[in-house]
Amino acid sequence: MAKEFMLTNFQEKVLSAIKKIPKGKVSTYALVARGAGKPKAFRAVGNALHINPYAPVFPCHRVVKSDGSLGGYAGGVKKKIALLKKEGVSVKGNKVMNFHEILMRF
DNA sequence: GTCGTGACTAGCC
DNA sequence: CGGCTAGCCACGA
Repeated sequence: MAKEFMLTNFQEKVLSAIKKIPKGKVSTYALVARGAGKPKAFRAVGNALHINPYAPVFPCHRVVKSDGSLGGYAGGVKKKIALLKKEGVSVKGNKVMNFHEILMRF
């Protein structure tokens, strides 16, 4: 059921990994890719979330770049920052401050 | 089956 | 610290 969302196996894995990220914490594309079984597919991970219109369904705003940058967001990076701050994440400009402190490793 | 694109990463200057 | 290049994967046309 719910065939409205034709996601591939890879997407499913990526989304599933992101959903495991607790509130107030963040993860990186590389980590998610690793959890998906393709540690070098961080590129595809970004694609997966980008094409994925389920922004509020998946905490994609908790996924940032490896260097602590927010990266991007299907609804607008601005929104991503607002959401992170709301969850208790310190964000400055387009980067996470205590990135390593709230970074969640799988 | 082939080409181009993208919410990336790591290395180098 | 900042900017550029090359390499990587999956998806759509």
